[in-house]
Order: sequence, then C-alpha cells, then structure tokens
Amino acid sequence: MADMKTTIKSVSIDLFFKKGYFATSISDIAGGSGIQKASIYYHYASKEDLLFHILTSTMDDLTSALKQGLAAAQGIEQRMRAAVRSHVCFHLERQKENFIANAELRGLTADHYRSIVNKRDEYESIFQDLIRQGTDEGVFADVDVKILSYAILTLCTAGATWYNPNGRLTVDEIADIYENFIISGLKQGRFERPAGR
Amino acid sequence: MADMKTTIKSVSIDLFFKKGYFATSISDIAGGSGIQKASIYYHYASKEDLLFHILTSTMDDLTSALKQGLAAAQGIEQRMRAAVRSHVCFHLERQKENFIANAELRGLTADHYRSIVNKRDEYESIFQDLIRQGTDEGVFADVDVKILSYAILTLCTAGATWYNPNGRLTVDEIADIYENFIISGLKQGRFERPAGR
DNA sequence: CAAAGTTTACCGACCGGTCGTTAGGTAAAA
DNA sequence: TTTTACCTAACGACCGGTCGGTAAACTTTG
Repeated sequence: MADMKTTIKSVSIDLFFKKGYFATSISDIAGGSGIQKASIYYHYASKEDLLFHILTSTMDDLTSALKQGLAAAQGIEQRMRAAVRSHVCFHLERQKENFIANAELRGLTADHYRSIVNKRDEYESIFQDLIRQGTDEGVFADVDVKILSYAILTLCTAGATWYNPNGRLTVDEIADIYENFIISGLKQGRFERPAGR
Repeated sequence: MADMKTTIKSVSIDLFFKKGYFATSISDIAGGSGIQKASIYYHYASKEDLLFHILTSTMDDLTSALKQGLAAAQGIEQRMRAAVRSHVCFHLERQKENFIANAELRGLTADHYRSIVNKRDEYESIFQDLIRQGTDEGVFADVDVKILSYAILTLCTAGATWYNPNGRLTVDEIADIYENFIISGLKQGRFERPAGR
C-alpha cells in the first residue's frame, strides 16, 4: 500500500538503473507507475527533482549506515574493517540507487550537484580520517591518504555495477573478500611478525 | 592538419566525456568541429556509429598495450605488476575515452554492445589468468579469481574518473601506489619472511 | 447532520522546442 | 566527368512541462 509518491520513486530507480536517467522519459515512469505523465508533476516538480530526491536519500542513508557501523567498532583496524563492510553491504543491498548515484550526477542542476558532492565529500572524509589515524599509529603503511581513500571507495562502489543478487556469493562473503583485500593493501607487509622487529 | 573524420571523433570524445553521450547532440559535435550537423553523416553513419568507433578503438588499443607490457615481464609477480601498470597508465593517459568506455555502453545497439563486452571479457581474462597462476604458484594468497580481477580492474578504471592531469601526482606515481596496493592485497601477508618460516 | 467549501490526486490535450536523420544541391578537386 | 566534402532546408518523432478541468475525499459551518 505504498503511496504514489513512493511508487514513482521506486519505479524511477528501476528505470534509471536499467536504461539511464537521460534515456528514461517521464512517460516511461508514468507508465510504470500506472498513471498519466501529467500526474508525475503533482508529486515532483521536475524530472531533475525526482533524481535529486533519489540521490539525497541514498547519500543520507549511506552516511548514517556508516556511522552506525563505526559506533560499535574499537581499534583502528577493526574500525576500518567495519567501515569497509558497511560500505560494501550498503552498496550491494541498495545496488540500483548506488549505481545511479555514481552514474547520473551529470543530470543534476549546479546547486543540486553541489549538494550531493558535499555529502559525498563528507562521507569520504570519514574514510580519510581512518586511513590517517591508521598510518599515524603505524598499523597501516605510510600510504597516500587521498588516493587510497578513492581506491577503497571506488573498489566497493564498483561492486554495485557487477553484483548479481542471485549469483554465486552472498553479500557477506563479498564483504569478507573486500575487507581482507583492503586491509592487506593498507598494511603492505606490516603484519605482526613472530617476534620483535 | 588532422582530417575531418579524426576531428569529429576527437571533438566527440571531449563532449561525451564532459556532458555524456545522451546529453551531447549532433549539433554540438558539428559546432565543435566547425561544420554543419548534416556533414557529420558524410563521415559517420549515425551518432551510435560514432560512439561505437570510439569504444572499439579504445578497447583495441587497451588490449594491445597490455600485451605489449606483458611481453617483457618475467615471473608472476613482475607480470602482474606490469599488467597493473599498463592498465593504470592507459586509463590515465587516455582518460576521456576510457571514462566513456565505462559509462556509455548503454548507448550502443545490442550487436555493438556485445562486440564491446566481448573485447572487455577477453581483456579481463588475461588478468584472471595471471591471478590464477599466482595462486597456483603460491605467490598470491588463495583469493577469489573473479572478484579480485573485477577489483583490480575497477580500481584502476576509477582512476579515469577522478584523475586530474594537472594534479599533485604524475601518472607514474599513481601507478606505483596502485601497484603496491594491489600486490599487497593479492599476497595478503605472504611476504618473504626474514628467514625460514 | 447536512450543505457548502476546499483540498487532494489525478486526467486528456496540448505546447514550444530539440532531437537524429535525410534529401537534394553545389563547388572544388581528381 | 566523376567523386569528394560539404551545405541548406526540412522531416517526423518525441521530449519535458503546462493548462484547465474533475471526481472524490476531507473540512468547515449553519
């Protein structure tokens, strides 16, 4: 019994994911929602407004999921593991929205673009702080913070591109693989040696 | 004194990169090339044909760069390092085309889409073979070949999204960072220990 | 409690504009 | 005389968005 505004949004997510924002017409969305295209404008001001709503809620949920995931974790390695896991799981569980969020930013007006990029920057900075802390503590190798944060984020983000919910691996299994890969890449050989240096 | 066909292609690459394939009109391309839009059709059969030409040449050059990079390298670790380096450098040096190749596949007809995806699969399989060989030889940890190959490729591909040619780091420096990060992630602690186990 | 007013959620018809593409023509080069 | 490389003009399709209207649901009021 979802209301029409929610239906329109979810139909749009499906279509934007499948065909892309520019290739999806208001008529397509209306047809998928079971109403006439003029009625879309009762619920959303414009096609771009609809895209902006999708991206905003996705980014907000993404960030709050990360903060929630970090709240419980202690110690820099465990915190980074929690962050990676949160990032991966969110992207795989809400694959379509995240795919759109990474592919259709160009559909936004300048103001809305800024708004979303600001949210993304805030999210990224959490990861960058974790990396910085890890290198300061000597747990991670002395890596380039910017590049490595991009690497970690795009790595997991890319999962939303190829992930198949009916595929061979579960979300948790994929998260395990990424977690180990990334932590190894951050440590770069700094594993606890049998004895002193 | 590039001929007009080449000019049109390179103007299209610039515009597809900046505004996206669907948001770029034939008029835009014609304007940027200094001719009328009808004249585009003397050189290319359609807008989609133009996109297909761009993607085909990009994929072909990408694969031959990889094969060339691998020809000189010996030993699985060195071969993987060479592969990563080739991939990173190609993506950063031909940033725009690679960005398009990863973002605009949806603009293709079914036949052309298949053609490009086949080329991409062939390219991926080279990386998958390298990973498989590395795990067989015990140089790399026992990782999931499919996922790790996607990880490696998307990692470097993402570079084409954020790379700034006038930025802080050179292509070679970025390639170094990725090379070490990826090799560490593949080895997952299997570094040569000071002495016997 | 019923009549009157107001709001909600939708519709069909239409608009100006842009799109990719084609037809037919032309002037210079081969 | 044919080919090359472009042009002007126009085509039909489709796009996002607006307009005026309407039936049903709520809210207010006598």
